[in-house]
Amino acid sequence: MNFSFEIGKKDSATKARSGVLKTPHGEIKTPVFMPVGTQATVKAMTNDEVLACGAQIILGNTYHLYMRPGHELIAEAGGLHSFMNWNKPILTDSGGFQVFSLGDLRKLTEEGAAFQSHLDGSRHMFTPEKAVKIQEALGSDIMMAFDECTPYPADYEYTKHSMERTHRWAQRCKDAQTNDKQALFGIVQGGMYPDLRKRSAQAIAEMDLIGNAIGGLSVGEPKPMMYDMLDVVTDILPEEKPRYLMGVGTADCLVEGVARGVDMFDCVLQTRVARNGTALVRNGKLVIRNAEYAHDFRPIEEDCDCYACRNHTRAYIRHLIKTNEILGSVLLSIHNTRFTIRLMEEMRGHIEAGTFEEFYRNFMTDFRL
RNA sequence: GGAGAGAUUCCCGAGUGGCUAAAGGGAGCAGACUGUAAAUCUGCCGGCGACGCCUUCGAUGGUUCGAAUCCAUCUCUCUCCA
Repeated sequence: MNFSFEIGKKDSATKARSGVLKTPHGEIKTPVFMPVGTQATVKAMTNDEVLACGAQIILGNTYHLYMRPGHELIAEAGGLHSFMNWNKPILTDSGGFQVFSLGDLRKLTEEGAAFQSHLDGSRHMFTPEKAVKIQEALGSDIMMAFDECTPYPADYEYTKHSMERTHRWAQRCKDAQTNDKQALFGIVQGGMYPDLRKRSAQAIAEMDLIGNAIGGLSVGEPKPMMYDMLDVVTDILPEEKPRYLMGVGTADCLVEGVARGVDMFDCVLQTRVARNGTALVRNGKLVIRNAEYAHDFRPIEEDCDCYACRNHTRAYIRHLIKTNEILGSVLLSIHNTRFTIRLMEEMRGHIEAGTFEEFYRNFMTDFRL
């Protein structure tokens, strides 16, 4: 048995739960935040720094690694773990999000998605089978099914057809899989339509995969709408399997997600916003780039245990960002990643201690973004 | 001492009679960012009681209906020759 998921504690007042997901490269305590390392690197951070932030698992991206350096090359290196020297679990996204974000550069058919490379315009075809093949070459612990991330807004008919195709594609991914050393997760779609979300959750659950993901959220819809969709979906997805909310995100969404029974999250926001000069903090964010921090010689957060907060001031980090020094991106990426992981650790602690609901109420009162 | 060239809004730098509060870049200020086409993108950037008015293109004085743009003088910079 290469994979197992054990629920530790369940919160009595919310749907929050703690757990342990076992993978070939180690155990993951949930709820967990997974830093995104699209191109075989969490941007602006060394593996040691990512580990020091408490990361248990990171992401890689099928589309980007297929384009460069190519999955064959990574296979030649002994797989993605070996290539980038990351010895903990890796989850690879399937390229489904690129179907969504590459816009005009792609054309969808039942067969798959025809892409033009964002790099040189060359034409490529992604199918469920190919997405699995590439991910098997990468050797990730968790592979994602190839889906279409339905845009928002989208009308009912489009969303329905898109969702049904995502289900067929998920089955094709399952059929294409050739080993049991990698877990395949299916992805629930269904846009912002509760009945479609419900159908999608049922369809994906029936496939009896190792884990279930929720996609197509945090794509521009109002947060209450996202929470409604989450409620619908987490009521249906099986309790005993890990649930992964893709692409989320902000501290409030993480807390709301955990309260609704989500176990795994990933998001680019932490590192992207860091490179753009913003620090994530308990009650929202600090735009460190702004003039108000020029003479602020306090750490980003007084009680944060990250390298940046233990060693440097807001004024110094602002200076680095303003002068376009790489270290500014590094320090803010470290802080934002550690901040988010620490939040997850804290939530896990409260779930285990039976104090999650109180934490949840207090957190939401303080938070502003 | 002689011969040239030039002084433009915080900086660099276009502009050589009206369409110019003045291109473009930088700096500055602010906003955005949620399975990364992102160390990116967007907005503001002379002043104001702003669909209008006022003050600006080294200084002063002219020419003109109208000048950053033409003329005169002055001040200061730079290059070359002695």
